[in-house]
Amino acid sequence: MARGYDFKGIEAKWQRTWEGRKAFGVTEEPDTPRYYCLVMYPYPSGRIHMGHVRNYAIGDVVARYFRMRGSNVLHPMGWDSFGLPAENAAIEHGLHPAVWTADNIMYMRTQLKRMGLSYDWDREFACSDPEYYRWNQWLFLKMYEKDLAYKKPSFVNWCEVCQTVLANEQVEGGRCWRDDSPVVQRELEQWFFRITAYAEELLQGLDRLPGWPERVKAMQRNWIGKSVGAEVGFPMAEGGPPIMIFTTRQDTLYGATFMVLAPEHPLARQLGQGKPDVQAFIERMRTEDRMVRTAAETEKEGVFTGAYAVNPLTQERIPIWLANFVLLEYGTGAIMAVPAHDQRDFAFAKKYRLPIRVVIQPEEGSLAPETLEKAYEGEGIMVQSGPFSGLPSPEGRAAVVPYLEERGIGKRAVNYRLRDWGISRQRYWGTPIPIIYCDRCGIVPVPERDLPVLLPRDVAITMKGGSPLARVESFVRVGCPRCGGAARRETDTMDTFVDSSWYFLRFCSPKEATRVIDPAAVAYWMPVDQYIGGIEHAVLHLLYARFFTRVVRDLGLIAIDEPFVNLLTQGMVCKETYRCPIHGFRLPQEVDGRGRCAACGEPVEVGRTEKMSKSKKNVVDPDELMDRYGADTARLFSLFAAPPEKDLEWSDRGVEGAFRFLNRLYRLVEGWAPALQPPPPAIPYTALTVGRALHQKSHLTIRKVTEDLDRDFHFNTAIAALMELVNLLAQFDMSGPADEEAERRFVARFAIETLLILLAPFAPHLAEELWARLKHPRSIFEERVPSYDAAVIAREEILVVVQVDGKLRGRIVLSAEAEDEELRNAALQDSRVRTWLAGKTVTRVVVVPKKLVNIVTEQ
RNA sequence: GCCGGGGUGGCGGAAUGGCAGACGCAAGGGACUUAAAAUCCCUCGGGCCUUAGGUCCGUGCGGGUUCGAGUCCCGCCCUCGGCACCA
Repeated sequence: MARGYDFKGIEAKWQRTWEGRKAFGVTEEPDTPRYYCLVMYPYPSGRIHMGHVRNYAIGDVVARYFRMRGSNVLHPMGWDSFGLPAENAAIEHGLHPAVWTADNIMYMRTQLKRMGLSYDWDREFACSDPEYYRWNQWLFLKMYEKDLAYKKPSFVNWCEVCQTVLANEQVEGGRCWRDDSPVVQRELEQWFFRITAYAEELLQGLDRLPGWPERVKAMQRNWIGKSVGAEVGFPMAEGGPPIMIFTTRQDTLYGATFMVLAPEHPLARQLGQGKPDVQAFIERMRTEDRMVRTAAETEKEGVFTGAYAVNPLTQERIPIWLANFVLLEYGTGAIMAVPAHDQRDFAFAKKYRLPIRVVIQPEEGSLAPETLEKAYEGEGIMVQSGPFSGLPSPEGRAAVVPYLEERGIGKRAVNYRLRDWGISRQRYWGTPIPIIYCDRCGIVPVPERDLPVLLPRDVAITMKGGSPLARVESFVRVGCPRCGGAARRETDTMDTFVDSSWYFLRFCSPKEATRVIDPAAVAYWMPVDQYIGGIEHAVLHLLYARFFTRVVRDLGLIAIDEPFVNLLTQGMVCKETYRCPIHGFRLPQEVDGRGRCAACGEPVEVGRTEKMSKSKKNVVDPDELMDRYGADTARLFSLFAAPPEKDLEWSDRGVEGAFRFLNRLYRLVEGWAPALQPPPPAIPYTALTVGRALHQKSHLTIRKVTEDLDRDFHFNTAIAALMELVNLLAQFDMSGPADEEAERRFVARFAIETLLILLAPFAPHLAEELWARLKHPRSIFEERVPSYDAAVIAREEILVVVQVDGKLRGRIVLSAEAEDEELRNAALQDSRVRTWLAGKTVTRVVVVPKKLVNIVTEQ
C-alpha cells in the first residue's frame, strides 16, 4: 500500500538519530556567527493543520540552511497555551483546561517531531507553566511601578460568546476576532498597558525595518494613526475655562460657526442642567450601542445645549451642540465645526440650519454658502480669514499654529488613533493579575517575593457570571501585603497576547529560575534574525511584541529596540470548496461526477478556493498526508507550490509531483551508489570532456539555490533548480568507454553530493539517508553549503541574441572572449539578419557585451 | 474615501530594462505491459504559411521614456487585504 521509497522507515530512523544526538541543541558561542530563526509558536488546539506545516517547513529550511552555512542557529519551539478554547473544551468535555492543554501539547509535539523539524527541544516551554507566567506577573509589576500598567473605568469591547473583554486589536469590523459574534460596549474597570506612551516610537521604528513587508508596516502605521494639527481653546461666552478642541485643519478656523461636544464630554452634563431635552439626548446616547452609534452610516443627530462659545479668531459667538458623531476617546472629545469644509459638519449644519461660511476658495470657481451642495475639503486660497486671507491653505496651516501660540489660544498638537491596551480578561485560563485590593491601602501590588500568583486548579468553569476566579474563596481571600488586614485578589486574568509579547526573549534563557531573562544570553541571541508567521498577526501580536521589547529595554535588561529584524508573513493554505445550495459545504466525495450534490442532486458551486477550514470541508490532514507520502514530500510540496508570502493553493496532484521527484532521486542515487564508491579522485574542470555539461550544471545549481535562499527565500525557484539538476542527471549516461569511466564517476558523484547537500534543508530525511548510502560516516548536516566555482560556470561559448529594430532575428554562438566589435560584426554578417537588413540603412548598432546585438535601421 | 499588495499559458508559477512562459501540474500522443499501476520518451500560449523552417500577435487597458518594456514613468480598470463619522 505504501508506494515508492520507504519514507516511513527512513524518516523514523533519522528522527531517532537526531533526537538521540541532540543534533540541534545550541549554546552561546561568541566566536561563531549567530542566527535566531523563530516561527510563531502555536496555540495547542489539538492537532496541527496545513498552515502549521507550511509555517514550520519554511522555518526549518531557514534554520537548517543557515546551520549548513556555518551559523550557530537558535531554532526554538514552545506553546502559546493559555486561552479560551481550553476553557470551552473544559465545559464541553468535562476536562480540566490544564489536562486538555497538556494532552494537546503532547500530541502536537509528536506531530512536529514527525515533520523532522530541527528544534532545540531542550528550550521548549508552555506559557501556562508557572515558571513562565510568573514572569508575566513580574513584568506587570515593573510596568505598574513605572505607570505603564494602570486601572481605569472605561468603555470596553465585550464579547457575549467569550464572556470577556476584548482589546481594540481583537475586534474586527465590530465582531469578535475569535468567534465572529457582535461585540458590544460595556463600562468596566479594567487594567491597561500604556502602549500609547510608545506610539511615536513604534511609528518611527517602522521606518528602520527594511526587512519587514511593506503591507505589515502600512497596517501598523494605519493602526497607530498619527495626525498632526493644533489644539485650540474656545472660550465660553459666559466665562469659565475654554473648551479645548483638536483639529488638523487650523487653516479653516475662521470658518468655525459652531462647536460640538461628545455626549459623554464632562461639560455636556453641566450644560444640560435644567434642560430635559439635552439630558434625554445624553441618556439616549449613553445607552445606545456604541458600535451602531459610531458607524459611518449612522444618521448625524444632535441637540443644542443653549450655551455659546467664542471663536477665538473671529470673536463671534457660536452655539455649542452635542452630537452622536463626536467621540470622547479621540482628540479632546470636542470639535470645532466648519461646515463649508468638512462633510460631516456640513450635513449637520444643513439638518439643523446652522450657518455656513466659506474660508477656502479652490483655484477655479468661487464657492458660496447658499449654493454649496457639499463641503469643499480640498486645498485652496484662504478667504475671510483676517491676516491669513490670500494665503494658500497648506501654508496657512503652518502659519496659523505660531499665531495661536503667540496669543495663548492654542498650540501644535499630535493625536494618535492608537488606544491603550486593555489586558483584563474575565476568564480562568490565563495569568492571574498580581494585584491585591485592600479596603485600607487601596490597590496593592503583590510583592515580588510572593510570585508567582498561582492559578488555582479547582475552579468551576462556566461561561456565565464573570471571572471564574472570583468564585474561588481560597484564591480571593488574602492578607494585605502592606497592612496585613483582610484583602481580596484581583480575579481577572491577563490577555493571552501578553504571553506572546516576550516569549522570544525567554527562549534565549528558558530555564532561568531567578530572573525573567539572562541578559547575557539575550544579548547574544537577540534580535530575532528571521521571524516567520501568519499575516493575521500584522497588528496584534507584532505591535505588542514591539511595545514589550521597548518596555524591557527601558527596564535596562536589553539594549535593542526592535525584536524582529526580518519578518516573513507566509500566505494561507487554501483549497477548492464544494458548496451545495441546500447542504452547504460538501466534501469532494459528496459531489458526484457531474458536479451535483450526492445527497440532493442540486448543482454544486465548485472550485471556489478558500482558506482551509473544517467548516468549509476543504482541509487536508497533515497526519494523513504524512502517512501517504512522508514528511519530506509534505515539506517539499508546501515549499514548492508557491512563493512563501503568497497564498498556497492545495493540489493533490502537486503533492504527487513532489513525491515523484523524491522517488526519482531515490532510485537514481540508489542505482548509482555502488558504482560511486569509493569516492573517485577529483578531475580538474579543464580536463573534463563528456562530463563537462553536468559538472557545469552542478555549479550553476549551487549558485542558483544559494542566491535564491540568501536573497529572499525563493524556495520554489530553488527547488525548481534542484529538479533541473535531477533531470540532467537522469539523462547522464554512466556507461561508456572505459577510459571515460573515471570522469563519469567523478562528475556524477559530485552532482549527487551537491544535490543532496542543497536538498537537505528541504527534504532532510531523504537527503540524510542517501548521504549515508554514499558511505559518508557523518551526518549531512555537518556539511557546509558548497561554493560554486566561477571558472566552471564561465562558459567558453556564449549565445548572442541578434535583434533588428528590437525584434528577435537571429542567434549566434561565439567564443566567450569575443569583444563587442566581434559581436557586432558577426551579427551583421549573419545570413538571416542580412535578409532582414536588405534595402535598409543601418543607423545604429547597440551591443550588450556577451549577450545581445540590436541593429537599428532608418525607419 | 485613505493606505498597501496583486493582475503573465488550461492551472500553480519563472524571468539584475535584453530570447516571455524556467520548474511543476493538467492535457494529448507514444514505448513497456495480457491489462492496469508505476516508469520512460515526445508535444504542449494563440493565429497564419504546405513542410524543414518561417512569420504575425501575445504579460489587465490607454499613453510615454528607451535601440529595446512583463519589468521604468503618467493616467485608468479590475481584484485582494487593512483602516475609516478620527475632527
